[in-house]
Amino acid sequence: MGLDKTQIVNAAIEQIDQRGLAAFSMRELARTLGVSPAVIYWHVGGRQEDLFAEVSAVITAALTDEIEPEQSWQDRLRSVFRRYRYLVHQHPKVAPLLGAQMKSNGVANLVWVETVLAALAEAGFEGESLRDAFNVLIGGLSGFVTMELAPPPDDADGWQQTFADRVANIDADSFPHTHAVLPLISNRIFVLRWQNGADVSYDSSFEMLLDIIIDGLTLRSQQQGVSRR
Amino acid sequence: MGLDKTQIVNAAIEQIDQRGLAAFSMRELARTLGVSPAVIYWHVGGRQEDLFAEVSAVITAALTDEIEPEQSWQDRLRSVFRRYRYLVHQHPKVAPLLGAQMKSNGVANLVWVETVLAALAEAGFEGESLRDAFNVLIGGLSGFVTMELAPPPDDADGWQQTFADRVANIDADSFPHTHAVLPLISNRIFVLRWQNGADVSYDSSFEMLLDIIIDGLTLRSQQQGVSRR
DNA sequence: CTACTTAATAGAACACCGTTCAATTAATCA
DNA sequence: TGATTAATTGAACGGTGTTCTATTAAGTAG
Repeated sequence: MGLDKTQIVNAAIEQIDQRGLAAFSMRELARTLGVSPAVIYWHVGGRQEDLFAEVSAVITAALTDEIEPEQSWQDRLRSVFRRYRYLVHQHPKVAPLLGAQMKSNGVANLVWVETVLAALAEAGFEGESLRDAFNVLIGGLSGFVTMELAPPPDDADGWQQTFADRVANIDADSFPHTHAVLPLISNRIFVLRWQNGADVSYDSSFEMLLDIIIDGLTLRSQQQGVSRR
Repeated sequence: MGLDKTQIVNAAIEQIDQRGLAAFSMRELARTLGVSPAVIYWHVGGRQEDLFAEVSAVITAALTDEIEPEQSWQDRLRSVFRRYRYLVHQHPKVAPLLGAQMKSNGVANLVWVETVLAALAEAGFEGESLRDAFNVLIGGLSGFVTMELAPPPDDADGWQQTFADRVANIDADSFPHTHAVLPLISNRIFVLRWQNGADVSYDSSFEMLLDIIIDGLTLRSQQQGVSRR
């Protein structure tokens, strides 16, 4: 009876979702579970890192659901990364954890890795070019997907003013060799990043990057003239 | 007399370079400086985050040196991101800090942002397409560049064995619907990621991603048929 | 049902951490 | 010189991750 690992991991996810990763603590988790901190260590391993790994695994578990094998390799890759983006979107505060997971040697979801590798192998990549293609997808897309998007500041106008001040003071500051006065930033084009809210622009940019990378891989797989078998 | 901000920030960089970001602490930094912790707060601001921002700013300060305006916008983008990758490469342990910086609303180096925006504007992007192109570069490349590359494990054979075990046990574990037995991973193709050491494969993959993204942007800027002025 | 073994939990303790604050020394300027 | 400001100290507050020993609950064999 009593607590089990699943409950602990779910509680951790809920806590991170609500209060953010920075505010997470083992002791606080134990507190909300009404239990001694030692219980968490007993169930989940001797390191906070172990708990985080479980969290990553749970969230990325559904990554390869709904992948249909009869799709082209391009569409399968599209599906799997869109789904990735969707899952992260449901737990945005956990995103940095998934990013860290991805960048380290430990990959939570081996089936997902296999799915990506299989698509690339079908495209004709092999050996070092397979490694590069894999790294391009992981590095480019996962990096983007696991970004914790900062929402537009509450006081958008005030922030914009602060930003404008920073730009105005930049010459005197430390960049004497700047040609002009940063005209593009000054014209507030940069603020477009938050136009219509972060999510809209994020989705649109994500689709653009997805297209660019998959197009690029398609081109390169054909240039190699590799067996499609 | 005494300490100044520059010394503190440099000491912080040195400490992170040597012991890693996880091991960094304000108190330890004060200890190696032979000084009370409060001194750091007095010089650098009330938050650890402020110190990290300074660190990011110092490391990315040289980002736009050696950019020659007569280059094509593509080559300028190539230069600026290769330089970014080079700077991060010199302080790999600081990389997560730069990544976090990039993903938040605060961007350390405004001149760098302006340089990227200027190149994209010259390419013909404007309005929302400029925003997307900017996000594609930032999200795709910076995400890749600021990855803290995990080096090959010390005991590569042992790690490989552990990995193979994980793969072998995966069906019984939790993925009953897996078609085969993860043949690609099993064939150790995945381990290619570390073949010849992380750096070599990393550079090669980085160049591939850089080419793919800049080619993709070139294509899209032409398709729009925008004014080149 | 009882003895024994194993699974879970509690609580205190250790060694840190970031940050603040009043008091104090060092430097500067009138 | 004296007064003001710049730097620095040391102690303190309220946390943190993790470990350890002791204790209770659950399950199992006789």
